[in-house]
Amino acid sequence: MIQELKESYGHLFEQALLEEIGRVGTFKEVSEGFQLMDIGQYIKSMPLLVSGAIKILRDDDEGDELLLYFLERGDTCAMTLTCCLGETKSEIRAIAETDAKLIMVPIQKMEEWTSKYKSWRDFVFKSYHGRMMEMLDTIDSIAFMKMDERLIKYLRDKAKVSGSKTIHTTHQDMAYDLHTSRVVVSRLLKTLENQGRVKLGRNMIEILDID
Amino acid sequence: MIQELKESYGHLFEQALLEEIGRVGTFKEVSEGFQLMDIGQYIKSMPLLVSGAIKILRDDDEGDELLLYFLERGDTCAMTLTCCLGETKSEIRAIAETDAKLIMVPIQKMEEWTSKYKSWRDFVFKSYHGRMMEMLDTIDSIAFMKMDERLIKYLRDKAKVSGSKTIHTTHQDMAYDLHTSRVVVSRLLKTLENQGRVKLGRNMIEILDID
DNA sequence: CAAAATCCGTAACTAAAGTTACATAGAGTT
DNA sequence: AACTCTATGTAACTTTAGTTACGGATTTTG
Repeated sequence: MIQELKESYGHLFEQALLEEIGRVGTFKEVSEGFQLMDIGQYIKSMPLLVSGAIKILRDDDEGDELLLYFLERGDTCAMTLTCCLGETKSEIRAIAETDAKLIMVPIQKMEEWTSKYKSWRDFVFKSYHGRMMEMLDTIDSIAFMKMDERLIKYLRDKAKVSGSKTIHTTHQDMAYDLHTSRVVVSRLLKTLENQGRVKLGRNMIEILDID
Repeated sequence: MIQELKESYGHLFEQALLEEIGRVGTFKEVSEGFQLMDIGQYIKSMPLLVSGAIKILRDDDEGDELLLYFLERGDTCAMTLTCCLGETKSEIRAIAETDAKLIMVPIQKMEEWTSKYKSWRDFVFKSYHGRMMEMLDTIDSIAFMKMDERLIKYLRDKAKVSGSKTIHTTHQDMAYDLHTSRVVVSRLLKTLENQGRVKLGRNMIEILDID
């Protein structure tokens, strides 16, 4: 764990903090599709993402869902951060987008480290800021962009976090993330294929040119 | 200023911090419609809202805009908070929704107070959390609700921050906030009027029953 | 292998929202 | 009053997206 910790967070945290994290943190390895957090669930520890990607979803009461953003190496879940103030329930759902490695830190340490380590404070603020920016980006997408553009952005993001031009997923799952219907996704993808911008297969989309 | 400060923030901040704010803060009074912040502008001070309401808007490059949320007494602008880490430009626009009173605190103090006062840290975290929740709420609205419901929510929010059941504005301005067209707003408002839920007049909407 | 399940393609239709166009109504000005 | 703004009402039309329905292809399972 110390090894992974240093690789992803060595440049961010001071030595003493790294050692503390090493002492109180627990290492966690999850496979693609694993649900790390559900809406309404209480948060007891804070995840520091070491490798892989996590997708953060918003659900409403009627089973509708929407992808908010992806977390990558060096990121943490901003929702968790607010738990040091009162016991708050999660407002989001988190699913491993790829196989992922995390270090889980008990939230009791949050308050302590915030006053003790400047690097921790900076990290927390930077995380908040980062997540705010991603939320704004999400708002831009759903407010200002049409579904075809949103789909392209989604493909780009997904390719980025997986580190591959070939995406393995179904049209239905993409429809869930984009909060639209499977038929609409198929329709738009087919248009992209006809334009020579993607190549479609079963459970597979190969990105050719979507810039 | 000390008076207003104590009324709005007395229960939040410890005495020493209140005194510091009193020393370095400047009092600012703005009228309805005043633009406090524009996109791309650098942020030099952090506003603590004492009275009135501020509306926070997101704009895209093509002149489209969207209301994100309102700030009320005791709130601060979360975007400003991130300025202590690197000189970041504003991502949002802020307009006084009503006449408002604010205390402006130079951002240099941010870092200092964050390590010095626990109450300040808590306030900052709570602000971030609050704004995150409002962003989620905004996302819920635009992703999951139809325009008629969004309009009703908008009327409710607007009535709440102004403290009046009668809203003074034009259909066009509402259309800007909701990122739709004037015609659509007029159409939906007329439907609400026919249902006896609002009463319409020139530059005026009286809320009768929108729960 | 046969059956069942999953995934994708596509047409036809519906619903919601955006657009264009024009009429009318009130408020303020000269 | 005549004129000019600005705000609103409404019809007609277009676009985008959501829905229903069904057929065919591929994979999985018994």
